[in-house]
Amino acid sequence: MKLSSRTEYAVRAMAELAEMHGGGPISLREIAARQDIPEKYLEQLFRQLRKAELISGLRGAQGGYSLAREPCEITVGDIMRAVDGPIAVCSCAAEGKGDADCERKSHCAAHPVWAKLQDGIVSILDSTTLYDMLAKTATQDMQGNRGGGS
Amino acid sequence: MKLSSRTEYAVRAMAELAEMHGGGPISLREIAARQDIPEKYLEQLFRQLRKAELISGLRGAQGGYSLAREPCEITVGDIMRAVDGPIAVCSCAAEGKGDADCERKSHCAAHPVWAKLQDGIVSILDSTTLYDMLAKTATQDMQGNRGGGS
DNA sequence: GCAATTCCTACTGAATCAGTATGAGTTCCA
DNA sequence: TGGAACTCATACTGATTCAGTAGGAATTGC
Repeated sequence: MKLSSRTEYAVRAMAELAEMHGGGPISLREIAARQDIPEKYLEQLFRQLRKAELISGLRGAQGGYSLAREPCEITVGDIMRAVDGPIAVCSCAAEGKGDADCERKSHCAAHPVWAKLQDGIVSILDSTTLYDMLAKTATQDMQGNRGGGS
Repeated sequence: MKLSSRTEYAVRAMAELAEMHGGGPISLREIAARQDIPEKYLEQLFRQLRKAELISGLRGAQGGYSLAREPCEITVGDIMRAVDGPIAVCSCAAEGKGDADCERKSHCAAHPVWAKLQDGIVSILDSTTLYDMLAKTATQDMQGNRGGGS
C-alpha cells in the first residue's frame, strides 16, 4: 500500500512543469535540482512520461521538456500509470481486468473489499489534476500554517 | 500501491475464522489447507494477529485459533496494521505522524494529494469489518454468477 | 563544429518479500 | 506417563523488485 519513489518523483516533477507551463521548455537538470531528484533517474521517468504523451521533449541546446496538455487535463492517475504501469491493489482487482487470474474470486470474501479499495484509489487519483494540485498549494500557502497549533 | 501477500493471506484467513466463529478453535493447518496458504507462512502472520489481540491461540491437542472479538468488531484495517505495520502511502502521509520527516511538506504540491489518498484508503479499510465481508459474500453467492459468461 | 540537451540500453547494489527450517513449549488423551 | 497434536519463537534463504548509476548515441541552437 505504498507509493513508489517513481510516482512520488514523477508527480513532483510534473507539478514543477505545470507551474512553469506556458513559458519555454525546461531542462531536466533544472527540474531535478529544484526538486532534489537524481537527474539520471528522473530522465528515465521522463522518457516514460513522454511515451505516455503527457510531456514533450525538445532536443538540443536550449531544449527541455514541457507539458503536452493543459495542467487541468493531466491527472495524478495518468502520471502514475505512465511510470508504474496499471494501478492494481492486487492481481484480482486490477484495471482493465474483467475476469483474470483469480479462480477464487466468485466465492472469495476478500474480493469485494479489494475491488472497493481499488475503486476508491483510482477515483481519487483520476479526479485530481495538476491544476488542482497547484491551486491547493497556493491556498495552503495563503493559509500559512507555520508554527501551527500543537 | 499494492497489497502485500501478508495482508491478502491474513484477511482471507481471518474471514475463514469469522465464518467458523462460535464453534471451537480451528487449527492452523485446516485454515491453511482451505485457503491454500503456506502453513508456516500463515503461522507467522497468526503470531502477529495474536499479538495484536485479534485472535487467540489455544495450545495443545485439539487446540487452534479463534477470533478474540466479534466479527463486527474487527476491521480490515486492523488486520492489515497487525501484519504489515502502520498504513502509509508515503513517508510524509502516514498514520500517527503529525509533523515527521518531510521538510518539504509545507510547500509541496504533492502532499495534499497523498494526504487525501491516505485518508480515503484508511477510511475504506477501517469501515469494513469481517462481518461486512461475510454478508457481502453471501449476497454475491445468492446472485450466483456461476458458469458465467463465455 | 561544439556545447547543451534529449534519448536509449544496460548494469548494479541494496532492500524487501515470500517462504522454509528447526526446534521448544503446551495440552489433551489413551 | 508418554506421545501426538498443536501453538509459539527465531533465524535463515532465495528470488524479485526497486532505486539509482554508467556510458554513449542522436539532435539542435548558436
